Amino acid sequence: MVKQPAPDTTRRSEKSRRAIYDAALALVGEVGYPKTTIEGIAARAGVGKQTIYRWWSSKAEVLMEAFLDLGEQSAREAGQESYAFPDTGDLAADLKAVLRATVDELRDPRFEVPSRALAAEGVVNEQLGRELVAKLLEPSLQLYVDRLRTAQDTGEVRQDIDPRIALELFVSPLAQRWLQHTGPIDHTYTDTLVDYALYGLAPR
Amino acid sequence: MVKQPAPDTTRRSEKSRRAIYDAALALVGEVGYPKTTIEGIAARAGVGKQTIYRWWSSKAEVLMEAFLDLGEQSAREAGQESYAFPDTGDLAADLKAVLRATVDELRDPRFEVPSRALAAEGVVNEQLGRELVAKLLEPSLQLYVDRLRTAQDTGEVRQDIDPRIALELFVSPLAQRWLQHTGPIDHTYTDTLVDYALYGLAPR
Amino acid sequence: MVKQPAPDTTRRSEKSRRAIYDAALALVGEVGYPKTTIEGIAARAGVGKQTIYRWWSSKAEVLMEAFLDLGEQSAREAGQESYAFPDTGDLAADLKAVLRATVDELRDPRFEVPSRALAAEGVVNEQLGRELVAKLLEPSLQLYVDRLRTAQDTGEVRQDIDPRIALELFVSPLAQRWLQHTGPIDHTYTDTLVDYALYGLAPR
Amino acid sequence: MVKQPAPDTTRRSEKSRRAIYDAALALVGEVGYPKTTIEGIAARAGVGKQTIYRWWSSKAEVLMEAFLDLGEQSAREAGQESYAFPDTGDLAADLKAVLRATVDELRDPRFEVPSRALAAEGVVNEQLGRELVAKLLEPSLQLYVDRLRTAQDTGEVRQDIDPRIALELFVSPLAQRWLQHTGPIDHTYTDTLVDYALYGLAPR
DNA sequence: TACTAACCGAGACGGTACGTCTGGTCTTGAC
DNA sequence: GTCAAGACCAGACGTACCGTCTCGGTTAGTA
Repeated sequence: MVKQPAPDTTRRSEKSRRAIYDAALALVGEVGYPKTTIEGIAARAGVGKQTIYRWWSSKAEVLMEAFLDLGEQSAREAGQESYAFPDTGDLAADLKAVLRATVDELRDPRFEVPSRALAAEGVVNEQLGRELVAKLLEPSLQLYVDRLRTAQDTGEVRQDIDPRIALELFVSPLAQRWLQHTGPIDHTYTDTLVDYALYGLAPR
Repeated sequence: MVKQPAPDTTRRSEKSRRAIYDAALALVGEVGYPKTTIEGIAARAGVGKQTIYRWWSSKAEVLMEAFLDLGEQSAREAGQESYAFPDTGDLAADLKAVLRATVDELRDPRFEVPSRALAAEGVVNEQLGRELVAKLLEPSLQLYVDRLRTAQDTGEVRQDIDPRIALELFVSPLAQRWLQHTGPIDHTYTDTLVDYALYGLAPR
Repeated sequence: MVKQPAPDTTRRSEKSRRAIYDAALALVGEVGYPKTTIEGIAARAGVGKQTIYRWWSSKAEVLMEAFLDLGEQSAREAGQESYAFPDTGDLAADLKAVLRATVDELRDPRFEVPSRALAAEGVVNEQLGRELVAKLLEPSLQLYVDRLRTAQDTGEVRQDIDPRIALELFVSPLAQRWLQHTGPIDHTYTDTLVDYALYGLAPR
Repeated sequence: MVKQPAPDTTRRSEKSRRAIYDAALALVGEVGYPKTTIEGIAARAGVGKQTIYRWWSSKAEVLMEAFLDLGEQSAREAGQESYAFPDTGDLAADLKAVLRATVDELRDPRFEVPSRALAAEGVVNEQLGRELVAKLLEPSLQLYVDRLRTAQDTGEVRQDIDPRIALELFVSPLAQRWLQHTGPIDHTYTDTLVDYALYGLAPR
């Protein structure tokens, strides 16, 4: 392992950074993750390979930052209300609405290829996986936690439930079906998940 | 893409096949999936590269078959009772027992590296993913389905529940935590999942 | 080195032998010597590879036999007078006539590719080279020796001349030009060679 | 065939070039031409294969340049007088001396293996053959032409003789014997050739 | 007429080298 | 010092052949 001399961030070329993000996302979308190469990104971005190696340590890292940047950009464009979780007073309805939106997003081909690529890398590369979870997944899940806490206050959810675990009852099935192709994902499916989770499998 | 003229299966060398499986699993365990190469497998197995390319079309496919074979072998050694799902009459206890065993298996380093490698490949390669699911995952899930059906007969589970979806309430959270490193997995965690799923989040 | 058990020549398949000769010559003509492979010959001849390895030890040997066979065939077709060297009583005229015929033959594309291939192999592989010389070249040169001996008898050539060396004065220049592309070969050139060789470079 | 984008000659590594030449000549000398491989040269030279493919298009081309370079080096070391052709006023003696030296050189094993390999390649590959002739053979032959011209001036050789053809009478026989193993080469043989060529076969 | 031993077509096998592609490092010259 | 450019060492890719081997199926000559 060679000690790199810690490049000077202040002199970094913003234009190159943007071009690299764009090239990385475009290539992953066009030819898929495995055929996306550092060389290819550099060439498409009109950038020297060293400029990539100077600032990132792997293809996955480049793509992750590019993807995070894409998310921030969309967020900035859409304004701040996009992060708000609905609270109509009807927990089941709110959860179903959010999950339906998630289903739609998971099917958007613009996000699908890079998302899958990153998720796959995260399965095998624990460090990158944890970074992904921390920066991309956990912030979204926190919104569920908050909504479930509110529901506990209003008595819609039992007090002794741990919301961080509870949310997995409907989020994880959807995640697994998408990740592992274990089944189709659609709105009725997520609606069912919410119902099962809220009211349990056992007779009441 | 060149059409290969379909090699003659009857003349296939069983010894080579075994050696390739062993080498593939050993290498994935030792150096990890990305650093496992076809050349490396061939060299370690004492086999020509062409013998691998003749019968498999990718590293992932080799590893999948090797892994499946490993499973079949273990199954053959363990006898048939290993596939039996416990049915003590107490559904919650049975599910908790099986999930605890699954937790232990997921943590077994012998299985972890190849499993993660295959899962990661399956995320990105739909065809291989579906094959994995069909051959490795679905057979296990079917046992949950059967046990849940029995529980429906005894009245422990409501009649209108779809068991294939129901099982995801406790299986998928575990799967996601393992796959994506979204949280720790242990016996109390899976116990909690079963309780939440069976009795719901809402007050009874 | 493994001792092969000396295959039984009496049971050899004449049909295969012919097919191999034909395939070898055809392939050398079509794709050139380096791209002609044993596999290719076997496939084109509709013959197992082992049938070639059983009877020959190298690609060069196959081609040499095929070429020799081709020569014998032509000879058999042409009748026996083809080997006769002209003797009109005028040595210079006779030599010029034969060399002109040789020029024409060297330019015949049907013979050129395999001849060059064999000659090249013979340059580097002394054993094969000597075999080629003994079977293909020396018999032709012997005819020059005979004609020169006759000329010594008639007084056209000095008695103290060694005919085997003398013939090289006009044969070798032609051979070298053809082999090494050191110059053009045509009838006036060989005529000149004969004149120079017979009457010398020094003033008479 | 892919068009490569013409590598930048100014940035070429001189050290690698030298190492490749050395490795190529060493390997050809040690294991022979056919067993010399590009991979082997690269490994021995401590160079990536691509560095060879970037600058040369075939094994033969590498070896030819290496051989030419070797010749230039020897020439540079030996100084310029090595190229001088003797002119004692006695043409026969001068020719005999030079041919005797040539015989010795042809027998020097250091030169023999690569020379034969290149000559063989040149027989079959016309382009390379012509390059070899132009760069290696023709410059030497030109010295004979010059000496013969001088001899024409002094009356030792007839005016109507073409020196370029005349020299072949003694050079080509030697070349053919060496190339094709058609006979032994030694000093008496070349002496004889000079005598025959100068004074002719016919009685004077 | 059956037996048997060799040849035969076919092609899988363990290998080696091919020529290409990419990874990650290093160097050069422009800015 | 960063940047675009790209040569460099390294080594895996997937392909093509090598020469050996094993498999059934002819096809003799012997019993």
